Amino acid sequence: MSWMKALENYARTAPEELPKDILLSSTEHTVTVKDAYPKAMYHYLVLPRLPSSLVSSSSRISSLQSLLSGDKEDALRVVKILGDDAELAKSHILEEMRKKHGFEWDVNIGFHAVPSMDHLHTHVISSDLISPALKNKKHYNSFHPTLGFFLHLNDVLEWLTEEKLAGKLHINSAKYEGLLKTDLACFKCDEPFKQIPRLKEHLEDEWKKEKRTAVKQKAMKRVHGTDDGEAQRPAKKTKLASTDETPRTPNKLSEANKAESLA
DNA sequence: GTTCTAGAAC
DNA sequence: GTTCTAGAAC
Repeated sequence: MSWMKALENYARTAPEELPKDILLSSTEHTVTVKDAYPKAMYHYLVLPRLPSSLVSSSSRISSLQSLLSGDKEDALRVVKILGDDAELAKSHILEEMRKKHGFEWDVNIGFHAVPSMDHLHTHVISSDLISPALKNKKHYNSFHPTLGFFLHLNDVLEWLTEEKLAGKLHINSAKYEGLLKTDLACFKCDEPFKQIPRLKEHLEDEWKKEKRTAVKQKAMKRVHGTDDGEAQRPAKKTKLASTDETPRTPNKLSEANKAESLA
């Protein structure tokens, strides 16, 4: 099965040899490429390059599970480096969003709990989940930001930094794979859907709605010098959605997984 | 991971 | 009759 090795090939190729249209950037330790079948408007992968001086054995970075089962300091170093470059890719995406669409929306950074392809890779993916390559339930659920299959990089960092977790961090594959069969529901409004095509229509509507709101707020800011004309009066408590990153509700399965690891 | 397609769902 | 899903791929 050669497709499983596709990412490993990227990781082993000198970045300057990679096609220009797929390479975003590279460093001593990482390479950032466009996902060949993007599941959102913007979708990149950050890979640790091979051979790697970050870990004693290359097999350590064949997967997240493998990384987590090894030395925690090694794992922490690798995840931090991937995270730094993922943040750079995210900044690039946000800039493209501003240029092309006149507003920014969320970009998620994380790992699939049970990946289909070999070699550790971090997804940097815009939260719209609008793309022709998103074709089935597995595709959608694997990037659903709160379902639990998508492991946010910051959560993985937390697992690794909690010193109590000196023991093992195990990913229960069967449990995570079960999540992929979850009934379809919009990650924004929770509305259920029976079919992928209907959900895809809905996601487009959600994105257009988000765009309208963002553009309207920008116009407000131009006129009033604030996000909202009313927000200037401190007496009136307006409940505005923060433009900053709102803390995500910790997903239950990640928490459950952590609890198991602690036990 | 994708492509293809039989047969289920509509 | 057409759309859609889900399992096989040597």
